[in-house]
Amino acid sequence: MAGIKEIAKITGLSLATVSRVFNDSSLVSPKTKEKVLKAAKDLDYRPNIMAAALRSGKSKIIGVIVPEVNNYFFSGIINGIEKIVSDSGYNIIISQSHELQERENVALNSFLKLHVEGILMSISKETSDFSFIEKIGESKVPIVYFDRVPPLDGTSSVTLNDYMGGFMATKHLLDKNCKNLLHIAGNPRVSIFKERLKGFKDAILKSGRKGILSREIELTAHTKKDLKILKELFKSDPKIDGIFAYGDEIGLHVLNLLKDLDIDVPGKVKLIGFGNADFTKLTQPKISTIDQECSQMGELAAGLLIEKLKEVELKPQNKVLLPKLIKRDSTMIQ
Amino acid sequence: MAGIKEIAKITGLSLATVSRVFNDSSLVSPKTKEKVLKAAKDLDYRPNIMAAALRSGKSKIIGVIVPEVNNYFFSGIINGIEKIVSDSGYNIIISQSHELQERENVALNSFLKLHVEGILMSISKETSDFSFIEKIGESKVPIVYFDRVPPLDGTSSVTLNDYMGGFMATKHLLDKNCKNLLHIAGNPRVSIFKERLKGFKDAILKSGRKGILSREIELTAHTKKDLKILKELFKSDPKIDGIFAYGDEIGLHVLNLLKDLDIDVPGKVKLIGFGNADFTKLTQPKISTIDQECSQMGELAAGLLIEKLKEVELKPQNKVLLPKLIKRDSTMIQ
DNA sequence: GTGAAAGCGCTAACAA
DNA sequence: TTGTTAGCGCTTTCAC
Repeated sequence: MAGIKEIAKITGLSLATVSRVFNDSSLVSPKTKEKVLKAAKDLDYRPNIMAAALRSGKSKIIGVIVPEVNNYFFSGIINGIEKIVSDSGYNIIISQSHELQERENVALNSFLKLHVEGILMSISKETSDFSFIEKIGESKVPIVYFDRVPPLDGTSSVTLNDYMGGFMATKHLLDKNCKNLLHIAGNPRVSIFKERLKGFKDAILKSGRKGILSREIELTAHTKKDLKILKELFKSDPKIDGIFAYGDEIGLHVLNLLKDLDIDVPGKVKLIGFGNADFTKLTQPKISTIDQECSQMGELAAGLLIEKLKEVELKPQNKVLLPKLIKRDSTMIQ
Repeated sequence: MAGIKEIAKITGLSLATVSRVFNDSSLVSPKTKEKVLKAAKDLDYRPNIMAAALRSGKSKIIGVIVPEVNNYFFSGIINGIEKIVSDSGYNIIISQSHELQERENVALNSFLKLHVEGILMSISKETSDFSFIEKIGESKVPIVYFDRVPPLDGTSSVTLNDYMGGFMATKHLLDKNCKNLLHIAGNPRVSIFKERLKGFKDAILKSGRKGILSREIELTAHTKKDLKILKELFKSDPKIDGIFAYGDEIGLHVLNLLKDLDIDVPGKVKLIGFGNADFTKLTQPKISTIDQECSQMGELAAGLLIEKLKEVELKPQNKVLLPKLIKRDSTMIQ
């Protein structure tokens, strides 16, 4: 491995010229450039990013914070980010918050210490204190939020239209002739879950149909206790014939619960989830769901950030993606 | 945000003394130390890791390469690594190979450019050219492999005893009175899959039981074509009563296939997977499997690496973990 | 126990 | 188009 110095010595050029070849090579004659590039190859030149970062003030590192990496949605986003970032010269470093505000702060701090140039982040379910945003603001590190965004103005973000997702899922159940709907809702403090619930309610209202019953139950943790409550609900109310779960995982739990109770899906009850997790294709019946195009979300978020990195004075932008209904067996007409 | 300079100015101390407080604080009087620490807090001091890295030659970064991050096993390993690394002052940066040799090389190269101090890596299924190891060897960056290791001596690694895992899974089927066993095998070029197959064969041999039939079928891709072959096999050979799948995912496919064919699991056929993926608890029936204690594997690998980072002349070490049989409904006696 | 000063490898003015 | 030089923020010898 060699540095810029060795190349300068071998080629008889100055450090500056060699450096220029690897940066703004336009100011260098093609001949010189070629000579340098050849030497670089021969000597196995590897630029010292640390030195460059120190001098230029640019670390070429983008920090990404997701709640959990082992998750179809977030790993899809990461893949999208990788796709955009990889041929831009930036490196990405991923941290998980594990849905904990404290871990989120730790990650943020180590990003600032590492002098990342930009941050991509989806806030944890637990996060209620948004003062960290001020700190980031002071540090001038641009940040783009995706999917789960803070309830504040002036931020850049890429989100899904979760309201629309909830609306579509519910409309689908209504279209399949369900008359007694249940929404299993997530923590309403998380905006996306609140939006899904709103979509659920509106879809029923706007359907204009009479005689539709609906109710919601909030189920934030998927503990045994939670599931028991749900079980009791199913037992006590056998009229329920359409369920919209706020997430695929809880949807899977519901599916299993219904099987335990010998309630046929989709014969007796139709079920739709949210997220298009990979396992929804593998259950029996396959679970209908709402797709979030996670890769695209990652690509857009990364694109937004890189734009901002180039043009400091860029105004905050908010992109909203449209969800897609995925019809599968769990809502099929029998 | 402030640097070492501001602190020196405020406290009236020299840069050197301030620096010492944050490094080998033993050489500094408690009073001075306290003064510096207070100033650091007041000024929101954030060390510039780049500068420190440049000067000391130590980047405080550990690079991690996994095939895929959206995977119960690997994300568990990452959590284990995080646990150990977090309070050691190192930062981790994760790259995915997506099971591609080329991507693996790209990641490795950018790690070397970033001057990571150490590498933790599980090689991709596709990797057959191990010359990259030489390159890493030259760069003197220590590397510890986990789970999927290169077929070479002189490397440090943490692996699972996959042979034992295959043995235990198969023995479990035999204990449940299966007499006509099928092993769905993974790509034999990947050592862990070869070992599982060996365990399968040996368990049958060593059982000493007569009249046990066994066969294997290799199914590396989980394409529709693959599954069709499997389906034909089940149809043509209705005697099969015990299946050991080399992974949980293919196990789930098998489970669904059997349901499609109206073959009862575990009534008619018993099924066991490998990996203890999270969805194995959520299927119906729940799938028996082999647990790999992924978090522990990550912890051990990270521990090994950090030891090596401290003591350059450490000999290569190879730790082998024992798998654990997880009995669930898919192999239950009816 | 503390300070002065050199320099890690590179970039970016400025000069030629 | 190329070279000279200062210095990014920190660590680390060597001196006191």
